[in-house]
Amino acid sequence: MTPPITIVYYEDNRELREGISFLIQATPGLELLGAFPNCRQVQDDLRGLQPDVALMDIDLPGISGIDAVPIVKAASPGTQIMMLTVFDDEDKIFRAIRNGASGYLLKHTAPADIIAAIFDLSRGGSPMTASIARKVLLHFQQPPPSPAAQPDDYRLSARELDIIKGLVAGYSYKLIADELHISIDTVRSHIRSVYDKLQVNSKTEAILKAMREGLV
Amino acid sequence: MTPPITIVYYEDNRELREGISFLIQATPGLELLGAFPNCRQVQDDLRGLQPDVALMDIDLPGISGIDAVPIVKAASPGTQIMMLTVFDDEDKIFRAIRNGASGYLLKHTAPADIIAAIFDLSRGGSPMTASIARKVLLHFQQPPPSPAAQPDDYRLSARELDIIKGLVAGYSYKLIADELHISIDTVRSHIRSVYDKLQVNSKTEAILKAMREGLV
DNA sequence: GATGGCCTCACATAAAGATGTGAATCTGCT
DNA sequence: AGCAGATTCACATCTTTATGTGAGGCCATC
Repeated sequence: MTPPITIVYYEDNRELREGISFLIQATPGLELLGAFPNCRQVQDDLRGLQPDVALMDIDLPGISGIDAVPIVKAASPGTQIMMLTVFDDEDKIFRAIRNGASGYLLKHTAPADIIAAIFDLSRGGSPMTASIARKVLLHFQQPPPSPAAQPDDYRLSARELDIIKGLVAGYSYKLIADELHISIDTVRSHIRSVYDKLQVNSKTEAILKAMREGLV
Repeated sequence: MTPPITIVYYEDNRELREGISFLIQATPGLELLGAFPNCRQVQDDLRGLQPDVALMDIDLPGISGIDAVPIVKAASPGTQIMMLTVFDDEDKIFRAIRNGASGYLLKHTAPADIIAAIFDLSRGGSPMTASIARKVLLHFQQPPPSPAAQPDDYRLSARELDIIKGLVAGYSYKLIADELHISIDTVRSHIRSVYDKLQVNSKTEAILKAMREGLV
């Protein structure tokens, strides 16, 4: 017999709270340790109960569910947190995630799926409603769009890339020359070409440009 | 009547391919335009078919599903891509996401959930298996831990910060002096202090360190 | 009221970088 | 064969940085 997954639940809407509570209690393998309408006692609750899972509504009166997340994590580090919300507000999602929430469901999720999500969560997964997952993924695709829409190709040669890498690494001309087994005058010469191509005229500008444009 | 969601499917395992294909064809509202065992023709396929959804196995012979993602996106920008895989290999997941995949399911997902995921996907969601979503979330939680564990406080004074900002902006000593209405010797003096505190001994190192440590 | 950090400035020298000019070798492409 | 670009090197000159040394005024803490 595996021990049941212990749960605490924060939700201000009484109807919803009682509905989900009943659902949890009716599910074998889940054990509801407490269901609360607000987060006023959240620190004490968690410290005492040490549940496996905390279900948190986002928009709670007083301390919001988001602000409660770090408190929960501090009071009971082993607890996995799942946020429940009606709105898929981007800002709130990311604040909750950064604070340490692991799951994220919209409240319109079917009861059976909520239960499945609780099991997923305690198994180390991060159940997410698809629309929320999309927002998360978009933030990953944001950095790389640069290669997609890359207007700037400075057509640096292989050797010129070696040199700019050296600069970005913080090396002096002399060090770069040693590293590449060429003379310092050759390094100068390449650097001249790099400056031409990057349209800059100092080491600093070249380094900054190379870093910002991801040339290295 | 809404038009059906059109689908192409790449999967080298014949049994699985035929199973899922049958499932899709049996589902009202879904239309399978093609199921292929490899990506050899992916560009032509997509250009011609312009499906709403592409299901891609990750480990395909020849061109991998990951490498196919950008090709799909280029040939048919409107197509939403869902990756299917047996392994939740972190590296592959992120490569696929960065390439532009929108959904990510493990193959052990129940058939009914795969179908549901296709609908989610075409509605603009990003269905993800919970274990994969967790890996994605962890990457979001990674950045913030740094401010928590911030061992380095270089205790730069206000003026020293002005100077390092100038350096990071790419200014020469002279420009910084003009900007701050102080003499170039004063700038030198401050820079000396900055170098001491940052434990560096060149403008380049100082700039790199300041950028990497987020001092600016 | 003394000590220490911060901000300011000056003068001096040595090292590093920027720029001009010129040139030889090698490669790939026309 | 010839041209373009990449790579290599040299010499010269000027500017920018790095570093040493010293110093006066301000402000806060002890």
